[in-house]
Parts: sequence; C-alpha cells; structure tokens
Amino acid sequence: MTTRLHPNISVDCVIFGFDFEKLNVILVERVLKDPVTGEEIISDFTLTGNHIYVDEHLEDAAKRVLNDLTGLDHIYLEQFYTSEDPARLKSPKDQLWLSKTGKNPEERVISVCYFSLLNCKETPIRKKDRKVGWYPVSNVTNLGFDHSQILAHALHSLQIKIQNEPIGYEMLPQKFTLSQLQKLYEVVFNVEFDKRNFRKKVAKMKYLIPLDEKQKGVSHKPARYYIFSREVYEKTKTDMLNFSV
Amino acid sequence: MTTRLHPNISVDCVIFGFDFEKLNVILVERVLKDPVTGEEIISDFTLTGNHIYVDEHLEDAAKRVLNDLTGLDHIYLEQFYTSEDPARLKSPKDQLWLSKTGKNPEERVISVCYFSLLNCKETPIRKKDRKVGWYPVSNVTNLGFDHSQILAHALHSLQIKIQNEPIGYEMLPQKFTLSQLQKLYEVVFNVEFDKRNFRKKVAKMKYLIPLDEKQKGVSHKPARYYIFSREVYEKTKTDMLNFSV
DNA sequence: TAATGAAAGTGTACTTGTTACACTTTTTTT
DNA sequence: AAAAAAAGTGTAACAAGTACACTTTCATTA
Repeated sequence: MTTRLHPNISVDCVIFGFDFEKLNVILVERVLKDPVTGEEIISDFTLTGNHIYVDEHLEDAAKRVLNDLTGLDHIYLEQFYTSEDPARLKSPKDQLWLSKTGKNPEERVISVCYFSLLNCKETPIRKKDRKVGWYPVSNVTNLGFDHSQILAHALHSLQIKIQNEPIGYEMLPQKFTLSQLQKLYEVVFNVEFDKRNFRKKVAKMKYLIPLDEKQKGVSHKPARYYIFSREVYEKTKTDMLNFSV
Repeated sequence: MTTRLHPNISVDCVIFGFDFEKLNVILVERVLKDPVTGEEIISDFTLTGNHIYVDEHLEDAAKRVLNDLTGLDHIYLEQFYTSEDPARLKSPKDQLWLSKTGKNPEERVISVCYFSLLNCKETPIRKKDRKVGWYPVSNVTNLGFDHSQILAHALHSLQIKIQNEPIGYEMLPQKFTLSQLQKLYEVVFNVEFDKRNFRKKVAKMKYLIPLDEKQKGVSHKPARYYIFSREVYEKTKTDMLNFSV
C-alpha cells in the first residue's frame, strides 16, 4: 500500500447527528495563519473529507478520512452523490488551503460523498490536531469548497432515505423513546407532528419493539424505551409501491 | 482541450426506454475477434460508458459518451451512483477488452453513473461502428464489467425518483394517454393497477393536462391525450412529507 | 409531605384516501 | 351489420389521516 494521494479523487462525509433536540453535522475548522503576522488567513469550516490514496477503495477511504479527523469508527456510510465543483478551483481560500496541505490547486477533483446519521450523545468525537465538532445544521453557512451544496444534497438524500426505509435501521441509538423518535422525524423534515397521530402511525411499524425498560432520573413521567428489530423489518419490508406525488 | 483519457474515471449511462409495452435499456455489444481465426473472443453487452477526458466535466462526459455510442443528444441525465468494482479487474474478458481499447486493465476505475428514461419510439438510435440498441430489461443478464449491478441500482433509483416526483417531468413523450401512463408505472414497478383506481389517483395530479386531441387510426375507442405541465407541477410541489415506510 | 411542573400516555369523531369490482362507448376491421 | 378491442366511467366498504384535551407519573421545591 502506497501512501500517495490520488490527485483527482476525494471523499467527503456528511455525518448528521441527532441530540434529541436538533439536527447537527460534523464540521472541521480550516485555520491557516500567516507565519509572520500570526493573522488568520483562512478560518472557516468544511465537511470531513480528503483525497483518497491511489490504491484505496472509496468506502475504505471515506471511513479512514472520517476516522482520521474524528476518531469515529464502524460508522455506516451511505453513498449519495459525486460532486465535481469547477468553482472549487476559483476560491482563493480553497486554493491556498490545497497548496498548504500538499495538493495541487490546479487539479480537477471529483468527490464521492457519503452520509450517515448518528446519535450525538453516543458518539463522542476525538479531536486530534484539527478543531472538529457538531454544529447545528440550521446555523451552517458558507462552508469551504462546494460543501454547502453537498450538505444540502445530503439532507435531501437523508429525507428520501428516511421515508423509504425506517430511520435508525442502520443509524440510531440502541434504545429510544417515542418522543425522541418523533423529534427526530421533526428535525429531519423540519415540521411538527401531533403526538397521538404519530404514535398511531408508528404503532403499525411492527419492527419497533417496546421494552419493559423506562427512562430513569427524569423529572416527569418516565417514557418507555423501544428498539428497532432489524429481523422483523426484513420480514415486513415486501414492497412499498405507493407511487405518491 | 486534450484528448487524453483519464485512467481512473469513467462514466456509465443507464438509458431506460419505454415502448408502451415494457421497459428497455440501451446496451452496446462488445465483440472482439481473434485476428487469425476470426473466432469471437468476447461477445457480450455493456451499458453505454467510457473513460472521461482528463479535463472534461463528468456530466459533459456522460453526454458525450452517450452521443458517441448512440447519437442521442439533449438527454436529461440523473446521477445516481458511483461504482468502483474490484471484480472488474478480475474478469479476463474485461481485461482483454480494456487493453484492446487503449486502457490499462491494471488501473482501478471508478465510474460515475447516470440514468434517464425515454420514450423508445421518439428516440431513434444511430448506430455507428458498434452494435447498439434497446433490450428489454427483464431479459438482461450477465453484462460486462459490473454493469449488471449498476443496472439493478439504476432501476431502484428510477423507482425512488418516480414515487417522489412525477415521471415524465424531464423524461416522457410529449403527449400520452392515461393507459400508456398506467403501463409505464406498471413496468417500472412490475405490478398491475386497477384502471379506475389509477385514474382516480392521477385525477388529483393537476399538472396532468387533458388535451382536446385524441388518438387516431387505432381500431378501438381512441384515447384522449394528456401532457405534463411543468409550470403547474412547480406550483403544486410544496412538501410531500409522508414519511411512509 | 403536599403542591407544582414537566413530559408521557391515551380515544374519538370526522374527513379523506384506498380498494374491489362490471358495464357502456367508440372506433376499426371483417 | 357484427365483432373485436381498448377507453372510459361510479359506488360501496374499508383503511388511513386529521384535529383535538385530559390524566398519569415522576422529580423538584416550598
């Protein structure tokens, strides 16, 4: 295995995180200081991404890059888009960053993009050399490269995915309450649901299994925990061909 | 613009075609004959694809490759997947084909894939040097490279797309009858619908506009033609957040 | 220890959408 | 003029979606 980076191919990961309140995404800060004045020449954010190695598989690269930047491991990643941003070559910040990190700013780069959805609370991020963390999706503006468009695209893909297969299937906390599940749908679609109607709806999802366990230490009536049953889901999923619109 | 092919990046187009009876896909025959014996060393099919040029944009490349092979032009293409097939390197047929067409069979290739859906009848294919044509999707087996998987993936993406926005929006014949539209949904999802219920459903789609024009020369009651109104659709489409499953 | 605050949990009436189902109409062909 | 072929149309029963308010159960605090 060589460690030579491929000049034209990169991967980007859009890692969404749910904290039971809002939808977040992992961003990495790009900071570049003038060695003389100490002034910050670049200071903004990007998604977790980097070039792949010349002999590395795409998904392996995505997992490696994500792990390098965040310490996250064993994350389910879903490929959703491959971007090629001509504008990327035009931003002076991006050009400067590329040359300072050993890449050629003149090279065209295509980026194969993956997304995931995690529970923030259960996935602590290990920060190494670069500043990295969860940021509320609703506050994100002006990412480096073409990452703002990639993020928008990722959110749309997440919405499509969620309405075609049960969220959390690959991606959710071990156990959760129905209010938490409702909140998750609400933040992903940016709407509000009626509690009783929501529960009526999920009651039909036989792969949501109620546990005998309840919340503890909350200063209100403790909620029942549920888990997803992958097994039941696989049985259930037959066809869902409600060609809506 | 150089004409040097990028060794690691290709594009593939999955062009679906509806002929009012079944779903078809454009395939290209790969034939390679032994120069001495004349025996066919390779004889199978692939999707329309090729390597991109080093300084060519992905979507431009997809359109160029498609045009080169089929003569089709001004086709709406939707990117749906980027494949990287390690197995590709292992098929002797594929290796032979690559070396005979000026590529290096040792190089890893990632392929950015696009699909489209056309009306076969309105889109005649110009065959140039290679044998190319419409083939019923249900008969397709054993394509070259990893194209069988790409085709399966494309069909799934088409299904997802169709149930999230009206088919034909970018992709359908100018005018069509309701029976033709029903047949289209039936072949894409491989199911049958009840005629009256189907019509009740599409009656709600305000962007399907009935014309005063009818079929001619058919030996039965002539059907009314409809068109899609993109304008009405854009107004209608608000949000469709029926997080089914 | 009683009162308060906070979220969990529960049912019903109304409206809307989905399903199953069969005959008449309009055209061409023979 | 009759036959063949697909278009076009309505209704009743059932399922799903919507709007809406009170009781329960825990921790906290007075």
